[in-house]
Amino acid sequence: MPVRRSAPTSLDVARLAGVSQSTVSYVLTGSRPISAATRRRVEDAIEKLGYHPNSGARALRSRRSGVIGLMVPEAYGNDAVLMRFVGAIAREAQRFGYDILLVTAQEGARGIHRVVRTGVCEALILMELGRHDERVAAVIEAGLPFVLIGKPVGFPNGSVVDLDFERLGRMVVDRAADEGCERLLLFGEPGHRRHRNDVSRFLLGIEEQAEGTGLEVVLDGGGLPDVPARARDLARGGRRTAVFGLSGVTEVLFATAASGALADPELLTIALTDEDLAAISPLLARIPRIDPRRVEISELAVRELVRLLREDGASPRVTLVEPEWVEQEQEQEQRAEQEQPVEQTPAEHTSTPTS
Amino acid sequence: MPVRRSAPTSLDVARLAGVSQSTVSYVLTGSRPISAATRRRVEDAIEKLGYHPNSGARALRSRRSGVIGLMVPEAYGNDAVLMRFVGAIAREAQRFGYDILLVTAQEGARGIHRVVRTGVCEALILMELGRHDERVAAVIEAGLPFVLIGKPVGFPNGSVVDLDFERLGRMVVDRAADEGCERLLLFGEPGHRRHRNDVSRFLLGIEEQAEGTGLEVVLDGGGLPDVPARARDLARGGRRTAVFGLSGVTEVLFATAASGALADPELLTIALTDEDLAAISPLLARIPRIDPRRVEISELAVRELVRLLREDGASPRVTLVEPEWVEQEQEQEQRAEQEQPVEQTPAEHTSTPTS
DNA sequence: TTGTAGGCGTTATCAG
DNA sequence: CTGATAACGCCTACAA
Repeated sequence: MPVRRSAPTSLDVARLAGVSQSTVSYVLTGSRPISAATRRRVEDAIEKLGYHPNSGARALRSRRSGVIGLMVPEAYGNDAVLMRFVGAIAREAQRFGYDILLVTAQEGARGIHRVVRTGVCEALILMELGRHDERVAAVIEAGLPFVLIGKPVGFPNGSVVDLDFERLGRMVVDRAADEGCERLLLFGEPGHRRHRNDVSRFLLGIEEQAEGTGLEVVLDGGGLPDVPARARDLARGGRRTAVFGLSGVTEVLFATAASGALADPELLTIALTDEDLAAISPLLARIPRIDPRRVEISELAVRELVRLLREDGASPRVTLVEPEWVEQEQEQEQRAEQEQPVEQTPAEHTSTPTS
Repeated sequence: MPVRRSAPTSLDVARLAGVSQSTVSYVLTGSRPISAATRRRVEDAIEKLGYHPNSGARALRSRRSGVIGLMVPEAYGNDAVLMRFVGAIAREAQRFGYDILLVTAQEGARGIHRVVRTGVCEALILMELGRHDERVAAVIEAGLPFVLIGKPVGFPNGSVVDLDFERLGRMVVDRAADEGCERLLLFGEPGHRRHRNDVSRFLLGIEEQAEGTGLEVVLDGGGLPDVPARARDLARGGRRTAVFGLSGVTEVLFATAASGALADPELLTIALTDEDLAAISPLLARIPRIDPRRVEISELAVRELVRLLREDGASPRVTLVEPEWVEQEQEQEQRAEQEQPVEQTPAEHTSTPTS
């Protein structure tokens, strides 16, 4: 059995194909026309040797490492849902020939400088930024292409992909009103979390739309396990109440199920989650659900980054992805008869920041 | 404002410090004694310029990229818990100066060859391997240091870190017996999933220990939402029944709470999870819980890999981490009075494979 | 259409 | 204790 000391180089390929080393390189990069015959010989040699170009050398020479840095938020514990993003990002990056390198949020702006200066990453994706995040300044200063997942309030200085939280707020209010609710109970204390970009945009949508419909909005839902009791109090006297929150859906559904309040006709619980609730319990099968479209957001983020990388001088874009209603069959059919077809199809819209 | 065309190199540092370029390198790698004065000047210059060594060049020359590949399983959807591992691995790797590059499982053995041949990764962590996984052969052939998270049955040809699933099985049986249960209901169809390494080791522990205690083990718990009803049937007639499963804890707890069976004194539900159940609902506060110690496993995996990387000719090790009981206060106190202190302290034990 | 050659920034082997 | 110097493997401008 032959002992392979180290990986074959482009020179090995060249020798086997009977061409010069640069020809191999040109075949690989495609930056120069190559005759079909030569290309064929080179490709065969590559295949035969199992050749892969050395990424260090390539990066050193071309300043392109083929690696995208992904800065993941600190709060792994609270947000196991993160893996949805990370997985989808890794797969999509793969499709375009990029690898994903994790940068922990705990490294902060220094981490960004590090991966940029060392040249490990040629582009960055940043997640869950705070309102005034030092990392945004860092990545702009670094001068790399980058995409933010999570839109800041106002116009950012770069590309953004995010759920349209303002629209989400309006969707929730509309649904509650349509279903004859007089109140909307928001759990997860959004009133105290306006400092978060997503929360403040969501509340903006909620408040704007509530004004139009006359729906009463209750911001302090109390602790998550107490939500069902709180909701029942509110619904007392036939005032139908909708319940919604940006986080902690599982906990609230749990508490609601345990309290028996899921069956209460005066309560309308709306869930924001990408989980198939019916699979957790048939009791949840009829709960109207909004999908936060994490996979789509991830894929769009990668594609936007690839655009910035490939198109020379491409300008940044803001892409907001529309939340998507997911209804169970029975309910869906019922509703289809009563309503005229509104724009049910989820969509994205894109804009260019003016700042 | 000065325009920085590109990152400073070690030559820039050398000039500023008034030394040769190689001296800078020696200061950085520490592979040669340097006088305190020189080192000082060099370090100052590095600081002043914000210099970071170019990783491409470094990798090209030294064949060490400072990057560890992490092959994450395909099933992001089902296992949001994955992020616990990934986050902890990234942080621990960071501590030792390594970055984590994601390799999707969908790339399979080719993916391993790719990252090895290109030299992007100098070591690998593989998660959730199947019984006869092509990736193990690939990584062994590649000749890189590697660690598996998830122990195969029998002796692997490399380092492994995993939960001690056999012990977990015995712990569950012991607890059920201690609490006066006559039956143990295992949900998640473990009987049909013996092809999984963890499941088969778990069942081994269950069966061995059950033989000693005379506990009756029921393997087919039915679909997850049906578990509470099934358990109640079994518990009928005063035959106390314990309920446990390797996955789907949330779903089962949900269904149990909704059915009101959580209060049934004839049922003992034991959870395998790293979530704080009391935070989800006070109803869950008294459920005995076993922590799967994912963070510890992740950290140990990284440290084992670092050992393989640093210690020359280090031989592989198998490390099994002991599952840890986590009880709520009240119950903990009650139990403390009734029992003599058994080995409650979680521990790891390590062995060297003889294969 | 193809070949030649210089250099990307480091590490590490020579000397001194 | 420190300096010069030769690769590492690839890309690409320049020649042919």
